[in-house]
Amino acid sequence: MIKAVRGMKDILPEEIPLWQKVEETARDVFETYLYHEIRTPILEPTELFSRSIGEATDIVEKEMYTFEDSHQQLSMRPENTAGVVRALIENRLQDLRGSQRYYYIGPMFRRERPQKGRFRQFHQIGVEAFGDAGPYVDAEIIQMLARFFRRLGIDAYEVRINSLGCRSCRPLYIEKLRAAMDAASATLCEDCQRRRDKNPLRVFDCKTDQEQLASFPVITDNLCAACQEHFDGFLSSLKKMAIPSIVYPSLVRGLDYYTRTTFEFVSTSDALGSQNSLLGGGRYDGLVQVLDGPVLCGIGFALGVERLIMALPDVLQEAPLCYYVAHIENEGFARALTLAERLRDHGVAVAVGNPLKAIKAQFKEADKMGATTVFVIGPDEAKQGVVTIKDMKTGEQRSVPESEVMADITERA
RNA sequence: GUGAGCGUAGCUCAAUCUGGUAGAGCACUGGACUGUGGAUCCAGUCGUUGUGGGUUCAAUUCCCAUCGCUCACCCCA
Repeated sequence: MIKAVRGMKDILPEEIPLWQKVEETARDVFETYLYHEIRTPILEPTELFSRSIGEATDIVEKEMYTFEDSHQQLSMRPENTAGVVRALIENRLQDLRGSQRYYYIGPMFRRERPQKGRFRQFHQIGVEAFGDAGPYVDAEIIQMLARFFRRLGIDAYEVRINSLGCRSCRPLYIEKLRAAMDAASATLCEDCQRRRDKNPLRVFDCKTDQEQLASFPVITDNLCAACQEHFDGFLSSLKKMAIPSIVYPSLVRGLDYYTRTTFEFVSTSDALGSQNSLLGGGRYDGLVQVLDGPVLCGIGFALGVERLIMALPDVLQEAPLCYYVAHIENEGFARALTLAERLRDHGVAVAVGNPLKAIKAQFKEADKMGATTVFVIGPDEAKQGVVTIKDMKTGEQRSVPESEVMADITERA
């Protein structure tokens, strides 16, 4: 048997309504903040990702699906900020009037070991806003997300925020942090020894070295004046919007391009496993230039649709109306076909019974597919030009002239 | 990439410890009910026990390998 590849899942019809609800809500909410949809290719030159995300990150180092196509290295996108920035530069979107605000919905690919809430093909809904340098837009994005979550009925989450500084203050801070790590070196775990060189900010995630961490310097105490001002503006905007958030000086993003504001929404529901981060994002003021574009700042986030759906509250989905035409003998079958087509002309979803099945089996089938109403057409009905209509919930039956069936069911719907 | 757990019917699982020709519930199909679903009863279909090898008179059971799934670490949405 040929099976789906590891970490890639079918999304079956029964869960599609949830996906559609999430996507619809996102479009709806984001459009009211003047974001517009953009669709970019899944395949991009590998270099787009290595330059933006960072050569030394796990994503670029070992998680991309990459292959060569006529002497060019191509990769399936592991995220979509780089793709949107590329599209912006290539199409000179920054020269258009108005602000450049985009959202996208689509599959991403990372070759990681699958686990709960983590897949090799997963889906992200993301937003990117370009050209707005002030901290107000940072807060507005959080506000928009809060609205989006409210609309979906998700309230078991917390908002974590931080500032990563900029190209002038972050390197100074990292040196300071490394010095502190070196001083404590002897007592640090293996993982932390490795993090020291590769990604020192990650030490704060360590589960074993908590005691030492408490004395390490934190980034929020080491911001330059401009970054501090930006962060203060961000915090005060959130306050004006009455959005509760928690400052996590240890909050780091895994991609190199982030500067200043970073944030994450973490689910506090136990429906998710240990991968409980619903979305992550932040400001990337240098990224457009890194990709040979103009001087243009940006901020955005990406949220994981699979995780979001796991965090969705259970609500009963009402079954859609569905009709079934059961029939007896050839003449009944012929009339059933005609009736079904007439109903479909009016947009009604209707199935016709299998002519090889006895009336009893047709009813069973109607019940199984969840038909709310069954029409019966047999010799008796044919003779009188009527249709027997049975309500499957109450079991009541009535006889209606063939020409009045549509009027009858719309009246009762 | 590392670690742990698990692979038996379409699904959920038993039998594995203590080796002896694989079983239940659900689902499915048909009948009781010849023009009416859901409830009940009866009958029927369903397996290369993930795969390959080893030990044994005999392996679903013990051993080795391999593949797959799941969860966790790393890291991330």
